[in-house]
Amino acid sequence: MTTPGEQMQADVLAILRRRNLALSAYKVLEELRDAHPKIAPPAVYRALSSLMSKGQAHRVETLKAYVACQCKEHARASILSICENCGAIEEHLAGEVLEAVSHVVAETGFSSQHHVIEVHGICAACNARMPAPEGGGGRRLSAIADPMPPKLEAVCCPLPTARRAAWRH
Amino acid sequence: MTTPGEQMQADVLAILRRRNLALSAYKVLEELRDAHPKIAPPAVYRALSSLMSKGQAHRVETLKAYVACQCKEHARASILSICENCGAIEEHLAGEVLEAVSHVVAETGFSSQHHVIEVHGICAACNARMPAPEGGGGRRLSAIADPMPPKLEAVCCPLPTARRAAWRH
DNA sequence: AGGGATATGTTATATTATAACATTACACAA
DNA sequence: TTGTGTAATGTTATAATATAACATATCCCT
Ligand SMILES: [Zn+2]
Ligand SMILES: [Zn+2]
Ligand SMILES: [Zn+2]
Ligand SMILES: [Zn+2]
Repeated sequence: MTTPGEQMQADVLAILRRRNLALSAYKVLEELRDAHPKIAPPAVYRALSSLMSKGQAHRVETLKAYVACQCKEHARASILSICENCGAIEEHLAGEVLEAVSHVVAETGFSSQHHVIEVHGICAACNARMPAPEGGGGRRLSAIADPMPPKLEAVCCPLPTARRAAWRH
Repeated sequence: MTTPGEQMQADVLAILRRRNLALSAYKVLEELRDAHPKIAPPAVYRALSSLMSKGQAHRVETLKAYVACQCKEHARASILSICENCGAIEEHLAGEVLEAVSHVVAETGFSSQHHVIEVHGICAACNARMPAPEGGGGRRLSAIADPMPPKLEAVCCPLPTARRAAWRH
């Protein structure tokens, strides 16, 4: 027997698993309308929350979006890589990196409970599809002209709409 | 001579620097009303955006909030530690951790551009103030009874209001 | 001064998330 | 079986976060 809530979680998880992209809660909600015509935001957030507490889904903090867990069994925290070009998300075992991070913050007496590690860049498929322009570190967002090229970290998240890759809603 | 925009950025930075907490954009906006009575959200977000692109402020992704940079000179990415008890933020040089993370994701051909590393836990001051109950890894949120104790990662961010520390708005 | 680019101001709205309360389902005792 | 308390789910409304779109001002260069 499955409670309605379990059904909802299963449906949400199925939707997340159909892609390796992260979906916003409201995108999930849209897709849920097929199976649950009268669904409202709290139901989605509750399902996501349950899935996350079971380690079956993760929130991608830098995208305000959610993704299915890709690990066989999600033991502790993992590293999420986010392709700036196609939006693909990959989950990597954090392993020793976790200890390294904890060690750094422990130098000021901080005790770690929960790690969030996300990396933006270019995925293997996109790297293969179009060669890096030069300089080696992966390519820029696209062929869009760059009148005043972004510097440092500004490359990433708060990117003006016009030069934002299409997969960002 | 300072343009109005530069003044705004300076004011925002001053506000962020008054605390070692992260402030939401709208909290910043409130405090800006003293100096800029007619300010609107876009001005705040523009100022924050400029500050961030110069590395003088950072967004704390897991808190949807902003904090002044604490580094002498913010070279690349850093590790932010967030105290679950008092909300204090500390910035740590990522150093070799950055390479470690890049190395992990590089195993699938991913090339890194921008790292986000945040750690939730308990800061030195809070650890000192009240002894860990047992188990060693830093203490729980407070003396609130725990009818069905949270497990795994669920300890952190999506914490129900009632048992959320006061510094979370 | 004119004209184009950039920065700033203003209004409105989009997007994300949760509070608050109503209702239902279920366990267990009376 | 019928009440009674508890937890899960549904529903409504609203809070909190962020950006679009366009108007106006400022600056730089000729
Ligand atoms: Zn996982
Ligand atoms: Zn890609
Ligand atoms: Zn910094
Ligand atoms: Zn603390």
